[in-house]
Amino acid sequence: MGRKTFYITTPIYYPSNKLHIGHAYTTVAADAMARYKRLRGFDVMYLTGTDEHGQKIERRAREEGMTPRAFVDDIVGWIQELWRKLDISYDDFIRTTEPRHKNAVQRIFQRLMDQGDIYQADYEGLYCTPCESFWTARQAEGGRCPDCGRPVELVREKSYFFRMGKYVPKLLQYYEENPEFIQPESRKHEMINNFLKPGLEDLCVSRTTFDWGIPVPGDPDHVIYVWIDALSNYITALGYLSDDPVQREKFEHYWPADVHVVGKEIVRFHTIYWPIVLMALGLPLPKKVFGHGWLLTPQGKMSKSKGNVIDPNLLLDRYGSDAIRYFLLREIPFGADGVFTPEALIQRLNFDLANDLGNLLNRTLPLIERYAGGRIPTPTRIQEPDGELRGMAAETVTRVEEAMEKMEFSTALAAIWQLLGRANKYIDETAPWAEVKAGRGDRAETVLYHLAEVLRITSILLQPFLTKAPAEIWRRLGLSPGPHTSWDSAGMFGTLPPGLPVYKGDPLFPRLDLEAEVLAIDEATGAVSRQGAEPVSETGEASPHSGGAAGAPENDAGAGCAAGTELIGIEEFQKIDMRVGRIVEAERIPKADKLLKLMIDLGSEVRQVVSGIAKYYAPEDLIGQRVVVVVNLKPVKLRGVESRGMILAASEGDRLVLTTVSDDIPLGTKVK
RNA sequence: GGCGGAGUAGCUCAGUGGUCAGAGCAUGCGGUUCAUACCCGCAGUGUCGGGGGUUCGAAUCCCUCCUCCGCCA
Repeated sequence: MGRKTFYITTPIYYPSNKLHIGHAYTTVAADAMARYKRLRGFDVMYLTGTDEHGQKIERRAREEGMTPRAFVDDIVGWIQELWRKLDISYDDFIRTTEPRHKNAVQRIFQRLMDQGDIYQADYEGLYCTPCESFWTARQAEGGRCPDCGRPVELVREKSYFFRMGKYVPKLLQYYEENPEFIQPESRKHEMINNFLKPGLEDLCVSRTTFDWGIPVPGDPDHVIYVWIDALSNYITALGYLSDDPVQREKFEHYWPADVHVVGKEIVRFHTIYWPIVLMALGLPLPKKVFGHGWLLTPQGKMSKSKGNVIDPNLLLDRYGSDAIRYFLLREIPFGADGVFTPEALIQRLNFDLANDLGNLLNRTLPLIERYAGGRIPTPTRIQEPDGELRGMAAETVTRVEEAMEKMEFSTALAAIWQLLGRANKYIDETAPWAEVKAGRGDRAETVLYHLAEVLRITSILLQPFLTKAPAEIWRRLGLSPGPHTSWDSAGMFGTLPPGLPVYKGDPLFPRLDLEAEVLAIDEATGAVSRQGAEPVSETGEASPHSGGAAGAPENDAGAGCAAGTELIGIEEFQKIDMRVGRIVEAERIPKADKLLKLMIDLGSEVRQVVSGIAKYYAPEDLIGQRVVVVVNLKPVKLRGVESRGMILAASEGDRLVLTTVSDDIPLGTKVK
């Protein structure tokens, strides 16, 4: 009763395909924030869900020979399983196909019509069916959709429009009075300069080009488009306009949202369209919209059409949820783009989780077993550097709290790891084993107590980020969840009761073999990317659907997660231009043990190509080899060396052989 | 083309007027052994994108140019 509320949301994801690591990133970040607020005593509502209508899903379902409903049920099940594996602590999961949502959306639409914010008009425009988007003649230059390049068609029909323009002054005022509304702030300038200042056009909020949606009240030929349908989930999930008073009470209780966490590609929808809809409904606006960055791969964005989307399940099954959550929250400053590479992942896990945290635990517990009878000792002989360690522990709690308020997850984790580093150094400085030899067992016990305390405090602070390790650390320290594991107790050094029996156990985070793990991840995600060919994956492009995290997966009808097994048409294959070439030069690239720089004679030109085959071929053995070269790959730089193409090779396990041509044929000949 | 952001050690980045510009990783050397070949210490390296200006003093403010990125057109 009377607890402060905290309402946090992710975008609702578009289940036309399975999700990728970018969506996981958004959801993990929101989860860390939700967990943090719960630990601080807030009454938290954490909402996520799925945006299930639209043409794309209708079409995907048809392709699969399923009803749209069955199709989305499958994928939503998959998504919920993914969130379970990632330990996402959502309080509610809204699906836009649920009656609670559909009913409320129709009421919202009706109300906006009744008060004249939505009106009906004839509309004539160029329409791209796959993208569900209208374009102006100038945008659709040459009759092609600027997004996907496919032909647009002239459509003339009655549609429903939302009068956006009249709310612009109020919205600008809201921005001004709430400088924290849009985070990071640079996005705010983009919104103001690109959209609000030039004036907003009325927004088309219905479609007739598909049926899989919520019908416009009283006009079933039209379905309500995503702007009203999907965005409203943030209030329909709380029971807005519900018939059930218990549900409606939730809305009064939690609205307005404290923060909508979104990917940067959908900031616009959440900071312009959505607030305007809310203003029209006479509702308070969300306090904050945080547009975080994208998870990129070394050469660019993720995309299914590029064949190398990273399936979070693969990483989860191999390393566990704590590891993946840690990597996502630590590696990338929230708000900035970040790069996913297998090396970065494994190194984070090794350096931070295994070496610093895991090893600290694994040094402390055996020492307690050996020199303190296996029980948390009593600190009786305090001397420096104990005070410094205590001071730093206290300071760390404050720093974590400050960082979390700003949603700076990586900063919070960095602070925790500074404390862990200090503790590792503390063991060396105090050398408890030497104290025991010198007959000062009481000093050794005091040191060990301090170490155990740092571990207790650290484990408490880690709870928003890691969901399994903290409880395991408590178990090994002999602690049960309770007063000694509360957030507030982290600020009180000396809370750990002496006498608890400790348990050493196996290493918490096993050290991983970098080479082996990188190889395994590469194989599972398609190793082409590592040879500098093409972006491994991308987080996607802005989509009309509030599709999320790293972006909307609904472009690209590709297979996605199980890369490489889908069937493609001949026209797709013909996009790849492959030629016969001969390697005329080959040399190693300094500081890159996998890469070779090759010069390849293609008849008409000599190309520089960087290839990740240094482990399999010595440069001198390659000279003169005839190879098949993909020549129309986008150039990329690898270790600063430009690569303009890719050579083909067959690989299995730790073997790799070049693809060559069986007889003499002129250089530059096309391979088909 | 318009608006915005960024360019700092090999890599990722912190640092918005004032001690010799910092951290982590990587590199080299040394130490230690309680521990997951781990941990601890020491050591470097930088024309702080180029040029010009303001100032006693600038990575930090202003102008200009270059490069990259984002949003828009």
